[in-house]
Amino acid sequence: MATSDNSRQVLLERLQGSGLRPTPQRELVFQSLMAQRDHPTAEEVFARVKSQIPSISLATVYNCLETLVARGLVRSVNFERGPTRYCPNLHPHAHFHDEETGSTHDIDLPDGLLDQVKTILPPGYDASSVEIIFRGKAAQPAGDN
Amino acid sequence: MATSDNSRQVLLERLQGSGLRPTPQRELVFQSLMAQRDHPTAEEVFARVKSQIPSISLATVYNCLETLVARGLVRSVNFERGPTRYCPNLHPHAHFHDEETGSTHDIDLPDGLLDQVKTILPPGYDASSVEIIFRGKAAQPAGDN
DNA sequence: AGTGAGAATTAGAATTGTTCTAAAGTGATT
DNA sequence: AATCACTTTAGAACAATTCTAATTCTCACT
Ligand SMILES: [Mn+2]
Ligand SMILES: [Mn+2]
Ligand SMILES: [Zn+2]
Ligand SMILES: [Zn+2]
Repeated sequence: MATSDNSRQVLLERLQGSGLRPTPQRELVFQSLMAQRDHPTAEEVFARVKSQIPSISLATVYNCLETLVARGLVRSVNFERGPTRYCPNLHPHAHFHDEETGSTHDIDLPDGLLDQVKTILPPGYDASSVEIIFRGKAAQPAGDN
Repeated sequence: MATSDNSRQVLLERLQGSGLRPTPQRELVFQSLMAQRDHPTAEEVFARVKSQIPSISLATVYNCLETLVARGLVRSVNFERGPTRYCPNLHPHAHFHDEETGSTHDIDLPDGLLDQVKTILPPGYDASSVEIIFRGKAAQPAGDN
């Protein structure tokens, strides 16, 4: 199918373009995130990829995730002091943290909302990023996550 | 002056009202947050209050902060995986994290903005809180923080 | 004022998530 | 084949926070 091949290409290009190697570990970690987009923690990614590469180490998973985030292929999200979660959705979006289930949902942002929100900043404040986090109860799971 | 006496009263009332004791440690931790509203970490609060009560322990500072947050007298804020910071500003506000200085600034929210932002949630999502975090470079320090 | 039960504080151990270190592996380049 | 940079790996180290168990304090009740 197109999606996975396409994103694989993007991955390879981005890594090459930065002088980084497209190792099996990096590819697998990325694939895993793309395949199950439920904002897993590093430990969860580790558990998922072990079946494909049983020798992979947790340190490598952390290394790969860090690389993917640094190359802009993946976003990291934090809720309070919980473990960092990883998200392959590159569209501008907010996060909804369901306090009952612990699950995290992507919320698409209407065009222009981030700019509108930046509007509340007093003069002199230059925001390079805006993050919006909702907490509460989500209704029907309807899909993965 | 009115402010400190007033907030001290609020503190005492809230603690009493929950069957909690207004201990010197709790009062001091709260005072310290009110006096220097720069979003200190627990360690920073610890360092600040030690001069008044040299025997206070870090565990107690954590305990007091947790109590204050639980009673709604103080908010906790997190940036990525950094240490939790504490904020006595109870008005609805966003946070601006200055990436150069590491300082944190409160950004007042225009009335109705949070409700407006909640508007982007699909049906079935019920948000109990919305958090907005800016990251970037702030201009003039102009005051404390 | 004195007592006792529960609440709070304390120091230090334990826990969690993450990063660091040092050694071994990989693969292109000479 | 030797070299070199990059990567992976296991385990140690680390930072922030929470837990534990002992002690101290508070305060309602005598
Ligand atoms: Mn949660
Ligand atoms: Mn920072
Ligand atoms: Zn996401
Ligand atoms: Zn604040």
